[in-house]
Amino acid sequence: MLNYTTSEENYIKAIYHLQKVDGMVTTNELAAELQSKPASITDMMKKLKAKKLLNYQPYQGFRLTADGTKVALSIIRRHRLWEFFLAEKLKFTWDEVHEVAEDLEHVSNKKLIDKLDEYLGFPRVDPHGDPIPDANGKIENSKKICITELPVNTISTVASVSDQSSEILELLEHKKIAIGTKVEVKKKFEFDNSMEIKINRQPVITISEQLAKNIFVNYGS
Amino acid sequence: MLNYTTSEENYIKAIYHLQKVDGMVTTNELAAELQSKPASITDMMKKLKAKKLLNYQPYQGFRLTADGTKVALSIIRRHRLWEFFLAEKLKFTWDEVHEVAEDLEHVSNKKLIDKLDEYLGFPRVDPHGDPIPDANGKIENSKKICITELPVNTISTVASVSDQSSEILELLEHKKIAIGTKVEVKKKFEFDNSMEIKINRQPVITISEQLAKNIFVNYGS
DNA sequence: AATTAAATTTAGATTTGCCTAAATTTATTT
DNA sequence: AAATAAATTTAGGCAAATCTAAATTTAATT
Repeated sequence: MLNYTTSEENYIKAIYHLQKVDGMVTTNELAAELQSKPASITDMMKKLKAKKLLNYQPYQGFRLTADGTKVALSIIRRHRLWEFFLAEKLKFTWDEVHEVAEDLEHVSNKKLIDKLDEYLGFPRVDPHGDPIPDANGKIENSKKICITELPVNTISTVASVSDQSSEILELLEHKKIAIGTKVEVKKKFEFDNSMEIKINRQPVITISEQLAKNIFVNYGS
Repeated sequence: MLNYTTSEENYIKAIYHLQKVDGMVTTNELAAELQSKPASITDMMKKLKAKKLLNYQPYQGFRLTADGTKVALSIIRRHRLWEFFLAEKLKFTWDEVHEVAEDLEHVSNKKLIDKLDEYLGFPRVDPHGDPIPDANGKIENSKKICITELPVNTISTVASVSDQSSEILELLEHKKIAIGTKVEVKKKFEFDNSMEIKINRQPVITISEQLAKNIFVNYGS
């Protein structure tokens, strides 16, 4: 595996995440994700195409090649292992780890990462509940769905939260909702899409549509 | 403390190390140390002077200001803490840690480093025997001297080895010389500057001038 | 002290990664 | 289907960090 610049890695990672939703990624989408300008995206797409990391025809959007996906998974592996390390060993809270891991992930020494993995006991998910690719780039597909899709009276486990702002953290803490928390949807209201849920078998609480949209659960577990 | 680029940090660190020997650092010295060209050094010196990290008059050499020294010690702190982590927790050998730490040291998140320090139990020296600056930038002066300077019949402790190539490692391993090993100089030969030493009170062995020049000990401990 | 040699700086170029503004292509509407 | 709007690309520029080659300053030597 060749080495890539921090900038290249950030583009590759962003494309990987956008692809999972979209299939094909567009220039504007990526510019928004990376908080940069469309012209900068086009420049980098040419470069990554030349390195055979993505398929790209002008005006037609782009997606990672098999090679590009491998690189993306390697970056995500580093990111999530560092997140696990920060939370588990250094006692960072789960809302703090992402930012620090954004820097650590670009240290691309395979031996370092594989030894870190071993030291941590080969964890399978990071502190946000997202799966960690193994040394071969294999990643579990976690069958995560949004809590809004969950049928009523089904027990499930909170797997991740998509928006990691401190505002949402405050609300989640207040409602005692965290990764691994058991949730059961009791009622959905069509009027405002709010819902009543039970957390760890305690009395029902109400959550708004905005909050619900950011909570993901492992379906069937 | 402001943030500096990886390149700036590498210059600052190199100047710090050269200063300890020289006092004043020259353009050519620094170019050799960083394996770059004198013209590149001059460019960066102007930049670092503008940031008040060093004193520099054209053609007169340069040295770090108090601010520059603070920055250098912060980088060295990160480097040596990561080295300790790699050796102690991830089981890297002491000749492998330097290279990996060269990358990790540029992640400049103070909270990360202070929590890492705490996690490691506030170690005072890295795997090469070099002291680790504390969170305030304070560093023990280790009074290290080269084994060639050691008086005969004085017991001392190996503190560090300056050249970290695998060739020297092989030789040191063969002779059972490691950080923390007790050494006692028994005889010095003026002809070739070779010397006879005892390692951990075992029978005397002979080491060459070249090897001796690379072994440093804590004088008086 | 004048000359030569060595060290250092300046001038000008290159690459990477980003930007703005203008041009182009594709999509949407009337 | 023509006109308009939106998305994307191209053109040209800028800053950081590097380089080579030429000019300059300092040091060393005759």
